[in-house]
Amino acid sequence: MPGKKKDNDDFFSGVYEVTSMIPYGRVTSYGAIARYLATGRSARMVGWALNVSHTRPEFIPAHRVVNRNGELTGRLHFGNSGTMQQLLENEGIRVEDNTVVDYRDKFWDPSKELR
DNA sequence: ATTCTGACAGCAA
DNA sequence: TTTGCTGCCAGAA
Repeated sequence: MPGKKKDNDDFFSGVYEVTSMIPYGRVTSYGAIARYLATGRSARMVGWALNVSHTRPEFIPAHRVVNRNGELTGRLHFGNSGTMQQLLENEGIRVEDNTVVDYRDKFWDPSKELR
């Protein structure tokens, strides 16, 4: 019987795919990705997927994914220091108080932009 | 097997 | 407007 336990990996792959498609200097939210994957409100799963994204061989710009508030809630998972903020600022995104400045302007909606 | 937590978000009061 | 609870799915204890 083909495929069974790895069925949900499709969701993970989708998260990685969308995350990798986030343009340079742009950010998106967990909910936006969840919505694009038609997973509804399972935004927490997106975070879980990104949590294990570091186990993936490919580079996942998870630093471009923040919560709906534009806050870098996952910064602690990047390392001990402000690695996430460093990466974002390196792309021209200004971060202030763990929050993306002009988040609304930098926001990239996969459901809308990526279509 | 049951319970709690987690890179969130929506809705009720 | 802010605060708090609930829903979502999966994994660890």
